[in-house]
Amino acid sequence: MNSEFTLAVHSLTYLALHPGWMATSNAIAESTAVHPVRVRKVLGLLRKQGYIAAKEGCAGGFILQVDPGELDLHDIYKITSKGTLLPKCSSANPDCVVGANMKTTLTTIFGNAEKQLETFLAGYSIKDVALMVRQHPSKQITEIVTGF
Amino acid sequence: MNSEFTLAVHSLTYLALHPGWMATSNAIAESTAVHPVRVRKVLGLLRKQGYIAAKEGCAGGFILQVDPGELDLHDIYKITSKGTLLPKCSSANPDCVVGANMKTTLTTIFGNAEKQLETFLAGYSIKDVALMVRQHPSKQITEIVTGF
DNA sequence: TATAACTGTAATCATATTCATTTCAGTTCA
DNA sequence: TGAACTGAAATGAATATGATTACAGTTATA
Repeated sequence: MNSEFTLAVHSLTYLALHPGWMATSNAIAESTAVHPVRVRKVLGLLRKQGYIAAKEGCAGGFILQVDPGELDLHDIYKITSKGTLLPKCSSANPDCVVGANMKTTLTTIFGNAEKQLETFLAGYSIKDVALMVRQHPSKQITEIVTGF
Repeated sequence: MNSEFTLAVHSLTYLALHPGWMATSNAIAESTAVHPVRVRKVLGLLRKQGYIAAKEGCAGGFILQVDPGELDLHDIYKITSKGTLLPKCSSANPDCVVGANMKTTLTTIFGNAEKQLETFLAGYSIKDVALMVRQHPSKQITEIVTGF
């Protein structure tokens, strides 16, 4: 899965685990270890979908706008990774049966594969991810205030 | 899906539709519109698995070694694309719960997604792909000798 | 109302990945 | 013996990805 997806999911999970706060792109950049500008770019996509709100200026930042239990990985996938599974075979030989029809054939097959993947991803909410992250034994920082 | 996979499937389909022939890397390169050296490189992987045989020297080339109905897209996926679905989030902040555990969490989720994808791909044999390619209306070159 | 702390966005640069291309050694057939 | 192949390494070009810089616009607050 591409890194825009993982960055988006990471950011949303971070926001879900800091309910009521305004998290700055710098704070999220520290957690994700990517550049703040990139955080703002990806979060801009989530804002356009209404999943988060952004506030400019002093004391600004990002905050979740939806119930983490109602936002699933398919929602994120649609924004950051749609079509990832589709085959990359641009221009084979049109004068050969195989060359002429391979792209359509594989696109059909992987179109269905992607539908199945999307259904699978719809089974995980950001809340689920947040719970999985917290359940993991490697770090249990209990000071974090969580809403669930 | 990455282009090694599509190149491998394209090549195998080509071989399946030319049973009994020795197809050269040049012939396959013409159908796929990629460089012959790359064809040989990818077909080398398939040869190592025993799916095809390669013959060096004059009148050499590649030929299918297995029943196209018994070779499925999961077999190819394993060789060319294993792990494609796994998330790319290398080194987040280990001092943050989210950063410390996101990779493991997403790897767990997408590990299952990949298993599901592999099951899906196992449902399509090279024979199926060859039939789909021939059924497609855009090119029906009937001179091609086929074994099924 | 001035300033500090933010987001939004464009532009540029560095790095990584992907592929084509060249080259050549080894193999096989005629 | 030479032409037609594969195998494999090495190089270079093109593309994709991500960091960085820069700056305009926004907002709280002292």
